[in-house]
Amino acid sequence: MYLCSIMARNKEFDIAERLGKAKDLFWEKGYNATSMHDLVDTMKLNPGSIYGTFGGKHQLFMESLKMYCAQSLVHYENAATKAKSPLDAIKAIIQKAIERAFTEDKACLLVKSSFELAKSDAEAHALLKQESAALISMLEKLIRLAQAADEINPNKDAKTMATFIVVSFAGFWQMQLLFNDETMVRNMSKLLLDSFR
Amino acid sequence: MYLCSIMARNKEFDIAERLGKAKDLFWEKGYNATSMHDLVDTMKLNPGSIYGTFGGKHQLFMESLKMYCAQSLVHYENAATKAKSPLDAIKAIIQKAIERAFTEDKACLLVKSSFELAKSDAEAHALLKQESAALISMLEKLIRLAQAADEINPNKDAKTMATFIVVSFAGFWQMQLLFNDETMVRNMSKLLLDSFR
DNA sequence: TACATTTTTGAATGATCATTCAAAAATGTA
DNA sequence: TACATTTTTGAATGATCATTCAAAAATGTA
Repeated sequence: MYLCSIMARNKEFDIAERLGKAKDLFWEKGYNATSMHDLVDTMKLNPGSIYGTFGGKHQLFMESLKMYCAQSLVHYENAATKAKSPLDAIKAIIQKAIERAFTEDKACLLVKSSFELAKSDAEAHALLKQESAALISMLEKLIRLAQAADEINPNKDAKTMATFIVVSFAGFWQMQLLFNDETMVRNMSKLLLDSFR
Repeated sequence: MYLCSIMARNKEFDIAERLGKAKDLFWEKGYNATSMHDLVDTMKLNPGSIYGTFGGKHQLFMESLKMYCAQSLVHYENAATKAKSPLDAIKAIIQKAIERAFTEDKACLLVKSSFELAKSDAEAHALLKQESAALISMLEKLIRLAQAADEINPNKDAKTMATFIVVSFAGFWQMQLLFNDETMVRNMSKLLLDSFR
């Protein structure tokens, strides 16, 4: 017995490419402020195609958030790869976050969505928690390496420091939104690193 | 010539009290997710009374945010007043922020609204910027006092440290929303203070 | 008490929301 | 080429949105 033995018409568009457009729109406007009409315009897809392919606004958002987080993590991993030591890798990730905040000119979708949805949307909350934990976990590993290399105070808790980096990122993005002062944020990133000594 | 020489009917409700109800609703749900119908229910006022008194949803939100920020500042000032030294005052404010995050169980309206509205609502952006600057300014003064008393490193920039406290608050609220782990946040607040040494 | 004026009431308005659906168009396989 | 099946299309749906408005109720002053 063959499943899908007759295929008929194929989709005319690239699913990942259109999901990318949806992701960018949610990123810019936030979940609630993005309407299906906006998505239809931006994705250049009719409602029927969006529902048939992605299921609906909420499922589309969840996939958008997953794509955003996966790409973010790649950005940070790439920045870390070029570094000469674990501490340099951590510094490179912090620099990358600041660079992103001021060039992309919109706040991290993960942070934005945490404040918008964590309390009201259990499904989104679970994903936000998981993706944040993944970023913290990546940083924690680097911090342990830096501690082993005696670049970071080995008496301080690695997970706490890793979380504090992510905590600072949220604030960096807020400061970018409100004051758009890159020098000030770079100065704060030095304080952040001082707390690891 | 008399303006309002004839007064006729007076308002049946207390404006500040109903504004407080609106503030609590915006605080819980965020601007976009709060509907006028929600406000009518919560404020126990008809649409006509809300429009006649406050002007509309946006103006009502702006007044709600002002009220929230004024009350926040009072909370922090009260916490600081009881302290024995400038550094103790700063510590008390940080403790108060964490205590608020975990007892109120919803993120600071100023932080939430920064991520929701800063990029799309110029009027809200101006107010958010102003209110954040006021909090930073209050902390900066305390830091300068602590530096004069040699409780905080006098070689570090007071404004940067003050801003870094507010930056950390944003992240503390995010962590409360996602992980609800008060111990972790308290540990991070120790790192924050370490960065001032 | 009379009444000019304000407040309250809640239905009405027109726009927009997410979602559904039936018909038309397209196409892989037989 | 024939056609079963899928995709596309975009109008239709019913709910909800912020806001307006006209009529009823209330009241301070004369």
